[in-house]
Amino acid sequence: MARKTKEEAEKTYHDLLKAAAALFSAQGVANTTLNEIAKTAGLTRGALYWHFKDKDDIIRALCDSYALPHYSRFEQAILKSGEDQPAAAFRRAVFDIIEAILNDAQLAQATRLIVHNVEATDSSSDLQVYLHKEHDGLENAVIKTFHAMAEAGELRDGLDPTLAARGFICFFIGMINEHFWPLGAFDLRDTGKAMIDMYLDGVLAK
Amino acid sequence: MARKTKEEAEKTYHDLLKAAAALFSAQGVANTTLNEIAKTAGLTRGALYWHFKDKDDIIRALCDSYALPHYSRFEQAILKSGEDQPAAAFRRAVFDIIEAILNDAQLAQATRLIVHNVEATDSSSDLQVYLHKEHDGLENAVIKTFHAMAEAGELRDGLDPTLAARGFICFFIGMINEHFWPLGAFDLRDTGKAMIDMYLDGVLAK
DNA sequence: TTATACATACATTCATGAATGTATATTTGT
DNA sequence: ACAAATATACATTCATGAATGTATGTATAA
Repeated sequence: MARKTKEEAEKTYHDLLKAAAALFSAQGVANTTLNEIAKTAGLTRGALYWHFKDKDDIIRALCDSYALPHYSRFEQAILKSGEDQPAAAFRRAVFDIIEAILNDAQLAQATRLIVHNVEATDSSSDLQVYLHKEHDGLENAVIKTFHAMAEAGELRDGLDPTLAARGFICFFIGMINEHFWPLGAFDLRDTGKAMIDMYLDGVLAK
Repeated sequence: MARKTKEEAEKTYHDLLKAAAALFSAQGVANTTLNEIAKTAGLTRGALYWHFKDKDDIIRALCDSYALPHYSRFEQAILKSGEDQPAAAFRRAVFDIIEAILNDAQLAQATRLIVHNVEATDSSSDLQVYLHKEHDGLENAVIKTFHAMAEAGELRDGLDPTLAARGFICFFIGMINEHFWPLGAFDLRDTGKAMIDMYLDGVLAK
């Protein structure tokens, strides 16, 4: 087939991503073939191999396009949170990203992929290295924020800010895990936010 | 080949499980073939198809053999925890299962499989139904225990026991998630236990 | 004219599931 | 107690069907 304009090519790129995200989310990565993805997007595998190296590369691109922008915004939000009341800003940022996950289907698909559809193996792949880098960035931002809370006297006395921060991450990842597990009935909007409040109530000073 | 005695057959069954667990854990479920499993166990696919229906059936059997006994023991431990101080008994039981995960390679492999190698899909498989049932059992036991804590006056005032229980589960699942993620350096023994203490300190009465 | 953006065709490599073979453990009848 | 019958525990073979990656074709934008 014929060459397309740059804009058309970018459209096919995003069409492929969209199809891949929907299929991965619905039937899993392992059960989705490249041909299926291409056909769903109204294209052939030729287009896929033009734009992506392989399946893992599609997943990485999906995270880049669908998840990274939101998580970067979250990171910026908590880092630049006013030094006066970092805890309040942090809580708001967390609620915001929860709302984003609930409202943006693409962010939801990418997030679900990361926690439930990327296999953990001993020999780490490029994709795992990529995900690990993003994870580390977020973790460091959260740790910084909790240290800011401690300096503002907002943390409970005697509590290690780093531990509280990493604990929050475990807590949050666990919630996301439960939210996206099929057959599960975890209400991320209400129960999730109540849990966030509970956690922060526990670690914040009275 | 010839027919084996019941004991020999059971040995091959467990040899197959052992090989499968090691391979799944090392290279992921999707990247492991039935032939590989059989060969690693010194057998052929014929043996696999005799003992198991398919790959998912192997995973289910793995959970049955390697994980379920430990989690059932945990469940029993927190349910029969002395009604006087359920919180202390709960903390002990949680530390015990953490130690079990750290010391028993097979429990670790099965647990890692559940959180990191079983794909979540919309159309739920038999395996997912199985896992969901186990999850529910554990969740209910934890909820019961937190209600016992509340009745014993051990929970913070005004805290919903169910919320605290489900929050704990999220927290724990998140920790396990981090622990088994490759490239991650989460110390389940020290950091993990410190986090458990932190969470319980947050939700328990002063 | 050349690089681009795909489609098409092909070669190869498995992976699965089932069918079949077979030797032996177990059970059953006598 | 012993032989026949049968179920068991696999190995082997085969048929089929993908799925992947690559090579090549091709029309068009630049």
